[in-house]
Amino acid sequence: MDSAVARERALDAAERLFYGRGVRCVGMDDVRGASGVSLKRLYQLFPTKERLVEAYLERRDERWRGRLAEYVERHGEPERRILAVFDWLERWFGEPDFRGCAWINAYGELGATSPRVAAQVRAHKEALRKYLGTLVADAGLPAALTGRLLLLAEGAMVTAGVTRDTGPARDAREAARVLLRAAR
Amino acid sequence: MDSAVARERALDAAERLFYGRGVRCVGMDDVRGASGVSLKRLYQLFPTKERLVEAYLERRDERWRGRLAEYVERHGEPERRILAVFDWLERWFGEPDFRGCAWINAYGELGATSPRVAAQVRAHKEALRKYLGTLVADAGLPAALTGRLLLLAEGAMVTAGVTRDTGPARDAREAARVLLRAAR
DNA sequence: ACCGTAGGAGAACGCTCGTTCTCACGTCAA
DNA sequence: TTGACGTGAGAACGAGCGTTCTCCTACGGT
Repeated sequence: MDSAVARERALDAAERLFYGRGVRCVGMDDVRGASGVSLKRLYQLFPTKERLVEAYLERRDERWRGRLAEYVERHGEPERRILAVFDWLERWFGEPDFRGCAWINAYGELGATSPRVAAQVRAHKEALRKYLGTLVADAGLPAALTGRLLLLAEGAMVTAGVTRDTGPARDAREAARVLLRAAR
Repeated sequence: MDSAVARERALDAAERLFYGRGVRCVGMDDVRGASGVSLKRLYQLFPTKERLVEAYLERRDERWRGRLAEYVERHGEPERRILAVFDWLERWFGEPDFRGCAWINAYGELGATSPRVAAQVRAHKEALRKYLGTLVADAGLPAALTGRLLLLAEGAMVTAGVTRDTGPARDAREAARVLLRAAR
């Protein structure tokens, strides 16, 4: 098996297991079993479990933000694009394997012990904030709106993750709409 | 040492350690060392570590919501009381040992493996929602506001926890003020 | 055909940690 | 005084798991 293929399969399995069950209760042997990549290969590709976790978060970060941006860019009107963020969240929350925000979960699990994971979480959230900031700026709205929209998105992710309900996304969208109107 | 005293000391140490470092990376022996309560006593009071975790979350829930309500009740005017929730959050975020929301953290760490902890988190969040609901109702505001305010509070807790900054509380307060005004 | 190398399966090692056990000590009732 | 009992200190047990090692097989170059 090609090294690149093995890497992808390992990351696929790691993502499914880490996100679905939590990082600490998934062993390297579970990743091996789910990926079909032998332990020897796994440790060649990722020298420690922590590196595998970092690679999992990094790849998921790229994909997650890529999918969000791709969905948002389908909409032309600037304010509509801001609301599209919450539409996308609602779709995400409705996916059968949705289990909350991977980074918030990872922060709860590893933030206190792994500075690298904590830094990745901060970077991910900062990137999301920056992205929202560009949407707000493109709509000609005051920058102060950015942080408030971020709070709505974070709150929706947490609440949907705990309740397993898509409703928080609609609540957040409505709140965002009010904030947009008031800022206009 | 009295049994009740030992229980309180054990819970004090457990709360400090579990909240500060995470549940899984704190061993029962750490709790023993920090509390001065012997392992034998600990296991008499809490038959398993999971029970200790549950007791920690339960006691913290009572105290947390009690302190919030106590602060809010100092304010007479109904809409002012809603905003006081966010003032209280800001104070909390500024405490030196603040490390995010204990229940969100616990959910990220244990939600996937411990149904009882997951249920406690849901119950805590539901209680917070209910409390906000009473504040909204007392202010004669539409019930739909409740969920949106909850999202702001949750988002503020997550963001403040990750960034270790009190700013999200002010952002949330300002957003809440706009939502209140628009709903009036 | 032969050898060196890579890879897979899975055993093994070492550590952590939840939980229980041992043993010695102090206490209190009879 | 004595013996049953509760308690503390800490060893011990057993499971889980990150990581490494062993051994065997397959294959590619000469």
